[in-house]
Amino acid sequence: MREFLKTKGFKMTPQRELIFRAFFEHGDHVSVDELYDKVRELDHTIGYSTVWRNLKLICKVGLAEEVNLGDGVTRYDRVTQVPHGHLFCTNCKKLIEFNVDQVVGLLAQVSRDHAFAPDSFKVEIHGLCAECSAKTEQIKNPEQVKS
Amino acid sequence: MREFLKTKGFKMTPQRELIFRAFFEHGDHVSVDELYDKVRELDHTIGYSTVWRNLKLICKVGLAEEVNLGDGVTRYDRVTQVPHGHLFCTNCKKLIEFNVDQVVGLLAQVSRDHAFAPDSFKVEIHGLCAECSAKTEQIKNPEQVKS
DNA sequence: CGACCATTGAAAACGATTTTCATTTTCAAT
DNA sequence: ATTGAAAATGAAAATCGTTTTCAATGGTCG
Repeated sequence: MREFLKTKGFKMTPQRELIFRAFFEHGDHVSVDELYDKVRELDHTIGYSTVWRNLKLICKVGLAEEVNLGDGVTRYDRVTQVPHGHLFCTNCKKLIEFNVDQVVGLLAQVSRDHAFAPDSFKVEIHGLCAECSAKTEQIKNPEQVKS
Repeated sequence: MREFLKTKGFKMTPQRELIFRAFFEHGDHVSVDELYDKVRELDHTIGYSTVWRNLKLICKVGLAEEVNLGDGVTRYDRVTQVPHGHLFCTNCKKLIEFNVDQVVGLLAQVSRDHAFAPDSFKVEIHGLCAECSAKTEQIKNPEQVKS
């Protein structure tokens, strides 16, 4: 990792090491706040902006991607070999990944059709997960509404 | 429209009328700021929050949807009979729509597989449009980099 | 008319993101 | 080892889009 960054003109520091490690171990779909908390447990002197900058750096070197689900917080998603879509529960904010192999084929063709140079595909399904779907039914039931 | 809103418990006002009209005429993919400017040309006394609230209202009654492309501004997209995806140029912010008929079939199945109650599907391709793609090539060319 | 409640506009609050700045640290070349 | 340039850090402040507050206004319905 140290060498990988060096070739791109970045330096390694203890803070960076910690943040990178925390991200890749605990990583998927963390927000800055979440990773900040995680990192703070290991070193309570690390600043928020350092975590933020390093998350951005991880994106810049292509190891993560920002995910924007419309709830006001940016999450950071590891870039893996397997592209995937997200099922996002707008109620409990749960995030479930799903395979998009078939979809990317279609999207690649769309890109070609528009002479568009794609950087990333985003495929999301927003709605209610099984659990929240059940709960919401209850809430809709007049008997359950708090008064 | 007046009646449609009334059935949902909302009132019609001159401001609302103007904002709705502006949105549906000039509507697609506007941000609050853009619609605010547009509306201000017609009535410079309308407040920003009124525009914002009415865009939210249009969403609430199901006539529009928020679109979040990760550049920090929420755009509002008319809900039409034809679902569509977005090609988003991260350089010039241009937005091109494309047909997603084939994709929605796949996503509906994914939802079923996860007992997920989908509210909306988001299909986006981020990258560079044909024009920006060409320009970026020039920038990458050392001859063109400003010094 | 009169009561009620949604709506409005201005301003303030909010909250996540991003920048600033002084200081410290890394790293490559001595 | 030493050093100098460039990068990184932490705290605080700035930014900026979004959202709320509040007093005043205005639409709807009995």
